[in-house]
Amino acid sequence: MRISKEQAQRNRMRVLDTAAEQFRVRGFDGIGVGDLMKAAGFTHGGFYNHFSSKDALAAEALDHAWQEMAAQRARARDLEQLLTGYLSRAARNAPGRNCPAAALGGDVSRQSDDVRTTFAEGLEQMIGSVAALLPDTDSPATRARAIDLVNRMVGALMLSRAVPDDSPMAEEILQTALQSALSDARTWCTAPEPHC
Amino acid sequence: MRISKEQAQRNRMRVLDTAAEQFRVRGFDGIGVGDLMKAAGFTHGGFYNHFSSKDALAAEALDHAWQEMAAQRARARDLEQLLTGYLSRAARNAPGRNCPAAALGGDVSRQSDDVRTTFAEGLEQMIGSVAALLPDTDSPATRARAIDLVNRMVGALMLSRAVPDDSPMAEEILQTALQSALSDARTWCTAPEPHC
DNA sequence: TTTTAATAATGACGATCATCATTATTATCA
DNA sequence: TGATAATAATGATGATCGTCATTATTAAAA
Repeated sequence: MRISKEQAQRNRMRVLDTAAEQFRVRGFDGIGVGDLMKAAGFTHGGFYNHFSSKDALAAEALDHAWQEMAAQRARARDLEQLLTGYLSRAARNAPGRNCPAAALGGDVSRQSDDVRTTFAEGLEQMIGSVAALLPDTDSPATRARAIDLVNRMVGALMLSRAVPDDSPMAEEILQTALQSALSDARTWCTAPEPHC
Repeated sequence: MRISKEQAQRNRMRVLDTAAEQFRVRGFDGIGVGDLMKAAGFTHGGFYNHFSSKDALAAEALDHAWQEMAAQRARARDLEQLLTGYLSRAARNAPGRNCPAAALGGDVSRQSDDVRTTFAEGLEQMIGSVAALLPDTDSPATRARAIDLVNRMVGALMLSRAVPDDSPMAEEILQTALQSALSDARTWCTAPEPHC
């Protein structure tokens, strides 16, 4: 059946939303096109009217997830708020709605160049967002600090998810990363500046 | 056909070695039992004489990989040597022979409790190895520093692999993480102590 | 109103997946 | 030497995978 152009666009967006969540929860190989379409409320066949392949969807869904994250980061008033949210138990237990790097970083290295390039662009934005919350935003030293912060955030969130749920380590990793990052941030921001 | 007990043990170990490498390179879902046995030099059928399921193999192979890493870490004389090797381009480009956390951390969170428990044990050992190279090894502050270092190492290695090969970011992430970790290590080790 | 074209559903394809029963082979033990 | 048991290979199972040709439907264009 044919539907309105607007409805088709909404449907496409619904598939994209579902994929962005499901890929983060189950991994790129963890869910197939059929189940994905079913989760979005469609049958499997219409998929190839919207996307040329599963890989093309992966790239688009990854970009979609990065954009969600960018909007989420933009809502943070300062670095402390950003870190506290990122390294929270709530974020750990909801991979489908949080950082694609922590959820899919390992998978991405085995995907197409298209997916990897999309990943790199989103990661670059994330580094920029963190740097923007540090003093002397555009200096090389600040960029290095931002990259280091991102490494710690992504590493901690991923490792906390890898160890068993409700294990002491899962909590310890998050708490330690948060305290250590906040402590460093305080060192870098000696004067009470905006955004710091 | 029946072979000697020693040969069977060697065959089992060969499957385990192959799996430990291939899982890290392709992910747990990236290679099937058939291809795994073929890569080890066998036909697919004999697999279930050695392992009760693919999941059981995943847990054993992960443990195997962690043991390789522990032996590798034990060869490092100090923290600088450990960090330089871990955050090297060579390590980035050989996931099959390096840290299982960076290669499989994301995958592990979607595996069985058995695999996740095995992962946590190896990670705990890694944290201990890093702490052992820091002054005041058994203090809570040192454990926190070791966890933070591990977060940074794993995060940087994984992210460097996720972005496209030979991209500036791939190198920048590794270099930044190494410099920042070495700089912190120097701060913590003011006096020339052993292991520091 | 009639025609054209776009959309989603249906159903099927070949491939691959994990798993296992069976068989042939032969080391090990009595 | 003869009997037992363990191992790897063979082949098949049902399920699921990504993909696509076809069809029915109907919005959009003429």
